[in-house]
Amino acid sequence: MTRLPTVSDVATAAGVSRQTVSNVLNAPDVVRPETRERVLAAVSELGYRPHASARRLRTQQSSTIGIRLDPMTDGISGVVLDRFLHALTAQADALGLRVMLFTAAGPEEEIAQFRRLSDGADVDAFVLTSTFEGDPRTEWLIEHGQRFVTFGRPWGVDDMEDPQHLWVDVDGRAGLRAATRHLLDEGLRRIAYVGWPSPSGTGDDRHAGWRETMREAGLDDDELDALEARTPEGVPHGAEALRAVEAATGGAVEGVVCSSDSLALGALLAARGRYPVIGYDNTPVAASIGMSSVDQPLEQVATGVLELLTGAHGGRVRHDGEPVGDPRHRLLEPRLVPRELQVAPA
Amino acid sequence: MTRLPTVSDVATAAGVSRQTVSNVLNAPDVVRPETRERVLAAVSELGYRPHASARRLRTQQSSTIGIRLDPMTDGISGVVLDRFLHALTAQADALGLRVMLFTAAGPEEEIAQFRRLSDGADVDAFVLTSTFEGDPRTEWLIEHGQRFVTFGRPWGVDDMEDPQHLWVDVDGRAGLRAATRHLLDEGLRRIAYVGWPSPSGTGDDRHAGWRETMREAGLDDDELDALEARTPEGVPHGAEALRAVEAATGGAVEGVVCSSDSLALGALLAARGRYPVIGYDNTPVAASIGMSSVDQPLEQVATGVLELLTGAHGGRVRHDGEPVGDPRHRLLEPRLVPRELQVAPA
DNA sequence: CATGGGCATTTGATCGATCAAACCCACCGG
DNA sequence: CCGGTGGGTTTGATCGATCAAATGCCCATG
Repeated sequence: MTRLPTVSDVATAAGVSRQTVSNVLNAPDVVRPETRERVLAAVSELGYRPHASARRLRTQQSSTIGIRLDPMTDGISGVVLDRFLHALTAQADALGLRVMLFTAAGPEEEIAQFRRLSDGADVDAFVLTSTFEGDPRTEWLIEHGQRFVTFGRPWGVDDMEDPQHLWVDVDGRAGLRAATRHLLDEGLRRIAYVGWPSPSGTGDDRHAGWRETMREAGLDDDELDALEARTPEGVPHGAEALRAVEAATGGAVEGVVCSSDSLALGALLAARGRYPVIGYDNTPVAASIGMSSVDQPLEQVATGVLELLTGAHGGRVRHDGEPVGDPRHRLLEPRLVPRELQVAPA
Repeated sequence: MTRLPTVSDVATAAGVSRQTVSNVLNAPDVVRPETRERVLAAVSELGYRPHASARRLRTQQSSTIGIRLDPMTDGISGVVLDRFLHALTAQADALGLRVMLFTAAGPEEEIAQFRRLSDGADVDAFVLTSTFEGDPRTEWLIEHGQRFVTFGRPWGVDDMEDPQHLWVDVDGRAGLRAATRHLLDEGLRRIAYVGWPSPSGTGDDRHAGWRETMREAGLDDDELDALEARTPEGVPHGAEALRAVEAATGGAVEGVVCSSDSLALGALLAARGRYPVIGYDNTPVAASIGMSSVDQPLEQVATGVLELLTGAHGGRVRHDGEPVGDPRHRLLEPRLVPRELQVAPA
């Protein structure tokens, strides 16, 4: 394993100076085309690759994004983070950015990690997931002038428009509207909702999507109250909740939409094929048993996150004070993936 | 955001030289305790944090591990990587190592990434997952003197003992032995196996665990042939395979063990509660519906990977030529997690 | 009393790149 | 003929840390 070539090596090989080589790589337009060719030839001949740490030291930019790997939220839906992470990593790579992981047991610890990683210049931007109302993390990041984007809206009313807070999110309400409408269009009418208890930013948003669509379809509030059940995440809870709705409505349920695939799987098992169930997140489980589900456009979320992070400058992370290029947030439309049940549960 | 303190700042604050500060941090024992105290006081007063890139540039060690984020293998079992990643990140952190992600569409591309990351000194060790027979990646890594550990045995016969190849794996055969024995101990006898087609390193290994346990229990080869089904990954395949076994055996099945939770979920649905089904990987789905499953000790896998990577030297990645500290591999025992079905599928 | 060994600490060089300013040279206008 | 202009290129300094060698100091030893 001989020593790797450096800018100087390339420079001598091409008969120019270090700086010219550097220019060819970072500001090709200031170099005469003729020279540029010669340098590029030397670069590829020697197989030169810039030394990331050296560049980072000099430029004070790590071109690395830090993201916390959640402590595996119980449910099936953990995969969402996984898919997002994959999209983010792939797209970041194309922009010359790297993705570094860290873990933390709680918000406090996560903030400690922010400090470590940013002080050590390991990372110069963060991506946060699973934001919640009054999240101390965003507060800290803003206060300390750190660059970040959240996947998920800041659910506090005031926070939502905070110009310092860039976010990308998926319109869960629209997702549930689509799911509900899909069932209505099939001629079904008494569509139940199984979702998380209030208050929950995401949960309430999705719930609203179902509720307003149903009201538009002419159901009154009493009917809707009977058709909905709010329950914590988890397959058994989903099954139980649906049974409760059936009991409350005298078994008149004709379809179900849920706020997660976990709940939906439970509901599906309880429904035993008597009527359709639609989940949320389009997890592999949904895909493999043939359950319809609302798919979050995670590729686009990743794109949005990176756009907001890098601003106009592809590749480099945005400098302090640079304009962000409105809008400062993106709200993306999810998409319903309709499926035919592949596995008869009965 | 004022400039961050450097070693020199700490040095002047403590009335010593740069190097002494550096020594306090990297080789505390060569500094007189008295001086050390003074320096440490200055460090914490100024809130000094070493600049990672600067250190990396000088030491030529990035203290960063690269790992590929798989392109989301269809199945439910993708979560295994997720849990492993979490364990790895958390433990690496404790050793002062960072985990950096990358993606790649295939082995070729992955090798290109190896080159980029190692040449750029972004990463100085790799962790590979999902190894397969004749894997070109390990070959490349060995040839180019890169440090790496695989999670998964090299399944080629010769490779298995290659001293250059460090690996950690979970004994799938033992896992299926445990699962099978568990059902036998409950007085069940005709236990079916639903697993992946041969050849497949992991698949055949797990299959062997079931088969040998069953033979020990007195079943003959004809009976066993009828009780097993090999099918690709996926919930519907699992259901179908189990129905095939039922047909072949005249419905005499009394229990099922599977090579994955995806297959097991399919089998479970097909079994409709008539007899127990045991999966493999202990994914959240299994946990939430109350399906027994074989749990891989991913925490221990992570520990093993890091031990092999860092050798005796906690924190620093092992130098070339340093002894590895036999054994050069770890084969860990999985553990059966027995459960009671929470959700009656019928 | 000089020599030398061991310990704690300091000094100068270095890792590989980029920044800022200097430099060179051809060309133009007065 | 000289000063000015500007594109293209080079030079020296720098980022923040660690390495290697030098320094100073004290004490034991011949």
